[in-house]
Amino acid sequence: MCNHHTGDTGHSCSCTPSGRMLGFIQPWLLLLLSEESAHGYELLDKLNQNEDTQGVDPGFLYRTLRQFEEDGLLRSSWDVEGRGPARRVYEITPDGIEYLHAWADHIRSTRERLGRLLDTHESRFKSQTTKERR
Amino acid sequence: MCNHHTGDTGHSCSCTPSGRMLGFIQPWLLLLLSEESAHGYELLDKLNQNEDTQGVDPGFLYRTLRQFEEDGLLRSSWDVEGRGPARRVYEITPDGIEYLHAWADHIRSTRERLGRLLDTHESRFKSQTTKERR
DNA sequence: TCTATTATATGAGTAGAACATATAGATGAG
DNA sequence: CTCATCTATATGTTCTACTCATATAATAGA
Repeated sequence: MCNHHTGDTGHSCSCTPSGRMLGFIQPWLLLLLSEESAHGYELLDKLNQNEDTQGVDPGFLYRTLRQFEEDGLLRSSWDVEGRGPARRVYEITPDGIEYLHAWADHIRSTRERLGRLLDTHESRFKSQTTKERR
Repeated sequence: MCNHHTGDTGHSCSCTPSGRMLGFIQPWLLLLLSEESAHGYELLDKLNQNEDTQGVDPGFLYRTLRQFEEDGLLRSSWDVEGRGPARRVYEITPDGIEYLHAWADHIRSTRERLGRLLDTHESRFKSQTTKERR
């Protein structure tokens, strides 16, 4: 268990060290790229502007993009214009769009399963306030 | 990416091989034990009766229970009565109850984050039917 | 007594993510 | 011009949660 919950130290739980759900960043990446093409650093910025997706490890991001390209979900090309070093610009493919929608379906069902867990929890402890339960 | 989504082979995604979300079983365990004390094998049965929690690996279950006990969330004693080998019966502690509620809070916020992702996805692709998007 | 069932437990391997660091071109300060 | 800094991409290593495989043992029944 992690210390999000009780303040204890050094345990393990369902959250990553950064408190984020596993596999949560990838669909956001595809979603951002479905809006407009972008390079890695740019995506890193955008993710950091969203509370839900802050603190992504750059190494993880770049590796994920390369993997997506290998899987045919993205295409890339070099942008040498503008300042600074060349940027690898990623563009989403039709397969990528399709995968994004399939991912959304999967996330929807995950969300429903979380709902069923929470409902069971709530009905188990109904008629008790948060204080009374403790 | 896994093949839940597109039928492709040998990729990776946010789901475990069994298609389950990481860290999803543990709160169910605490929830079941908050209803009544039980031993591992019994819990395994109960989890298998719930569509959302089927196919749990026994090794994982027993290790999780031991870890929870080490963390003070559960207490155990041997039940030598009845048939078959002795059963280690787990009982939830006050700390366990508290942890369960904290876990529920965390799951609620995870659920909300999934909702925000889905909302963004939906508003990006609104006015398009599933068929039109592909 | 041999096998099946119930029950708990552990060893080894895997995959995704985190952490740390490397590389390199462009830019600006002095 | 040269040194530091910023932008940008990339990779090596470690960590951890989970899976897969297997071990152990008591009891019950054929």
